[in-house]
Amino acid sequence: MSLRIALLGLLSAVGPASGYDLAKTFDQSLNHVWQAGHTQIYPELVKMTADGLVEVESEGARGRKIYRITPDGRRELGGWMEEHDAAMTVRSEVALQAFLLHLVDRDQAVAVLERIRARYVARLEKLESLRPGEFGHHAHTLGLAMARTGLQWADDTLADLRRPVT
Amino acid sequence: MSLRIALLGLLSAVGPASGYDLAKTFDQSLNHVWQAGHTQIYPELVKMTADGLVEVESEGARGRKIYRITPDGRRELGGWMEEHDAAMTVRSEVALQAFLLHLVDRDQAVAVLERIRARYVARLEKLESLRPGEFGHHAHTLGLAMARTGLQWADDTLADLRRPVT
DNA sequence: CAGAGCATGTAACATGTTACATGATTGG
DNA sequence: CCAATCATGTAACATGTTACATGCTCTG
Repeated sequence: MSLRIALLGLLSAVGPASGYDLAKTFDQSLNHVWQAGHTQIYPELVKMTADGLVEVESEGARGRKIYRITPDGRRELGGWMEEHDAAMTVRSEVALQAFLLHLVDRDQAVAVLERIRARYVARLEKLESLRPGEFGHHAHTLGLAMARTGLQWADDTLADLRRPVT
Repeated sequence: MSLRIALLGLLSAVGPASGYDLAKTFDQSLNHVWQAGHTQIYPELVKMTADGLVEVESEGARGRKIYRITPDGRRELGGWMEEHDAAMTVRSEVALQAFLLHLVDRDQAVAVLERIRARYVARLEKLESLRPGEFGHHAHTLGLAMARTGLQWADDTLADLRRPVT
């Protein structure tokens, strides 16, 4: 479901686009929120066409197909925003490593945390380099806040681990 | 992979346990980090037994099977902690709704945010009511920090939306 | 003895990932 | 003409969810 919604959102925000375009835009704008590769996107667009949520506006060079959101698609998107209680499920490998941290010795724990820290720094840099327009602004703010929190947590936990005696 | 690791981690931390126990412990301790129901856990334990990572220690009443982590299992767990670069992939419906927020009108956006806010409050309450021992302490801290950040973000964004003219 | 909780599982389906495959067009 | 990028797809596999199915045991 969420993949559909994400695609409908993109089509609604940036106008008609091909699967290829969507895959790229996905990667550049939505990627800290949801991810999907072209192998997932192409078949989904076909299904969405069958369900009347999008339609092929035109076919260009190299078999390029431009999809456009339909009124039904907009309704689907609006309904989802209005009714869907967003799942709070988290599946975070970082958090899983955090969970298991006390099972390894201190040096190893420090090494694990330093790697996690580095990824938060990288994520933060990537997010800070993005200039989302109005579109995606709120998700960008959330992503930044989350990345900063993760970095802060890594630093605090590292400091805690390094404190000689507990 | 991560499901395996989570199960190995639990077995390593709390000692031998049945699939049923693991499913419950999973739900109570790991649930803000990773989730899995019994329908996923039972078959996985069978596969892990075949791979020599766990073994059936004893069979009790009602077909209850107690699994124990093997030396190979410990090695697997340690290796994963040492070598695995935790994926930073996020698939968050909350963030997706945040992303799409500007596509709906202001009243609807406020309603969406209020629902999100309520879920963060609930999550926070649940986390605050947990008293993780040493085990899971770091993940608990991270979960709390993330939930607080989410709540703060929801409040800030609500305040922003309610500000009359932008 | 009824209902709650213990305890295990299967099957169908939905979603997501990796690897493979094909061919067109454009810029250097 | 060669390499990069455009552009679309399939197939196999891994993972995760929902619904269904079965039977035991303890407490009131």
